[in-house]
Amino acid sequence: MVASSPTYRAIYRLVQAVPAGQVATYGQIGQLAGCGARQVGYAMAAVKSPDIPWHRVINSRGAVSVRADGAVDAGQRRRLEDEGVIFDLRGRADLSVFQWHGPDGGWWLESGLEPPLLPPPR
DNA sequence: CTGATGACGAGCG
DNA sequence: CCGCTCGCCATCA
Repeated sequence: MVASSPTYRAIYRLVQAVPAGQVATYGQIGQLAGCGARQVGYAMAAVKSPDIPWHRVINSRGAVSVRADGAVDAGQRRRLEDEGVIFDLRGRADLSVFQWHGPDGGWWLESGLEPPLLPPPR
């Protein structure tokens, strides 16, 4: 596995910044990391370190994604529910409530990474 | 170098 | 709301 490329390191760094009880979408992480959403999912599949809370990364519909083989990680949803994330009967969480707002201003400085030229919040 | 693939997203009906 | 199509970028053979 690669998972050591600068892009992947940035993705992992961002995922580690997601607090418990909140979730981030692939597109969101991808935008922050400066790459496509697919790379995020691919990076998650390559996660080796248990320090990466990959289970907090879900798709834009607020549902846990399925792998190529069609299997769903039951542990992912279970872990999120344990952190306070609520899933409806369709297996989807309310992103307007649980979606991560993103790293704060000082985070980028600490991470040693480069901000993705996002529109500055205010 | 080229081609294929992958835990996705937005747009459209 | 659901389902389909196309585009996206990085990595691998």
